[in-house]
Amino acid sequence: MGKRAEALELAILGLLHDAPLHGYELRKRVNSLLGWGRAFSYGTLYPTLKAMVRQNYLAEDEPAGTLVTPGPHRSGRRGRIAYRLTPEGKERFAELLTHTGPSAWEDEHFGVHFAFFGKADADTRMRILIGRRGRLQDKLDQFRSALSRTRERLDAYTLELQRHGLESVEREVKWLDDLISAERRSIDAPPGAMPTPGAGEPPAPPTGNEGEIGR
Amino acid sequence: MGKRAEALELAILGLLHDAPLHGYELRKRVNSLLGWGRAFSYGTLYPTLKAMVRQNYLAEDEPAGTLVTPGPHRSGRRGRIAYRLTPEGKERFAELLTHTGPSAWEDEHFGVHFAFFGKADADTRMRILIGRRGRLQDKLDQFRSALSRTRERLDAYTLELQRHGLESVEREVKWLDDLISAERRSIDAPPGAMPTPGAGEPPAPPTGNEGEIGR
DNA sequence: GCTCGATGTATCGAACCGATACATCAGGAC
DNA sequence: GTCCTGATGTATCGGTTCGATACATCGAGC
Repeated sequence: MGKRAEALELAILGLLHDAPLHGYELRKRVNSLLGWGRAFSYGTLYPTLKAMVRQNYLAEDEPAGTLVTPGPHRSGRRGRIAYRLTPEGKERFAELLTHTGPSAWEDEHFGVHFAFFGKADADTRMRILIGRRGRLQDKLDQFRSALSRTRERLDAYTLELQRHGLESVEREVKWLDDLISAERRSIDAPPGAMPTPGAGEPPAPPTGNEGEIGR
Repeated sequence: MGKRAEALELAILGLLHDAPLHGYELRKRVNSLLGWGRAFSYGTLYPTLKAMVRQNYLAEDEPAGTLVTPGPHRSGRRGRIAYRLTPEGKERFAELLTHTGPSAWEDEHFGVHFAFFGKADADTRMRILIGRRGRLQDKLDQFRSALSRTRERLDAYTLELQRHGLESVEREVKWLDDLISAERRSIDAPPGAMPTPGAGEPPAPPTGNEGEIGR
């Protein structure tokens, strides 16, 4: 099925979990849900949607509400199609959500899984966070050994690029560590309490625009 | 030609600029040169190399030094092929290096351009850095408006993901700002001085190979 | 009532990836 | 010695994914 499409499938199921959406809106949300570097194109989205309908995970609703008028048009407008999760789709979502394994913490997949952590159980969350941390640690080791092997042969700009890349991964690890501690804390704490993933900061005071940027 | 292949072409030309390499080594260097998320596969590298040979940017050397023995093997081992830049290749490299424009500061391209800044002139460097900064600023605005539009509808994890993504881009912008100031300083300073891209750190102590490319 | 940009579904050729095949060679195990 | 394994090395193929485009409606503004 392709690794990327797998991530897309989870994203679609998750986004349709609470309310039906049509393709255009779905794409916007999938691509903005996470600051994803790579955006999915329609050429990927629509075939995937069709495949999921075929597998009975989704159903199509064509709301005649907005003046369908299937007139003598050659093609084009077919009326917006709202996709809705079937019971099988919900099962599939739960399955993908809970399924941990290398695929869950690869670069392409981790973001989607994390976005739907709210619907996963604490155990799954922890396994994926730990797995992701290990993955980043590998990357870090790789980076460092490459740096120490070739440090003398690099010019200032290449070196700076390496340094910056390494720093980014290090920050990512730190972020994960904070998330993991927060999860652990919430396990000890009374159940139902939010884990306050706020990266180790004090429980977010309601400033009204947490993390907002003053433009 | 495809956007990704364009970045690969520049990377190949840059890496072969100082010394010939064979495919396997080339791939390793391209993929580690920058902590690139996405690695190029052989399925991309070899066809690209062949195309570049066809365009006369590269020439193949099959060093008989390592026991070629073109015996009755059906296929497989053909002896390692070292690729070397032709004069046209060097021209092409200079052309791609100097060419500024949207393509130079997209996510996929910026890293490669930056890695070879040491071989570009100060003017080109500055244009690309500024262009990249604008690109990131767009991303930032997009991020922020998405956040403010949907803040109330997001659960804690999705929100945290957004916050973290935003923060990463902000740090990227800060990095660029530091690089840009360093460039400006080096323009005012005596020519030939290195711009010390060390992100605001004290001027890099002379490592003995200032601006030189190893090897 | 006109254009223009956003919304919307859909497809196609080209680009690209991932896995694999095939082959040599160094090193250690035995 | 020789067998095995993992690193080095070139190359291709099937299938996935992208980027561009076609086509169509609708609201806003002039």
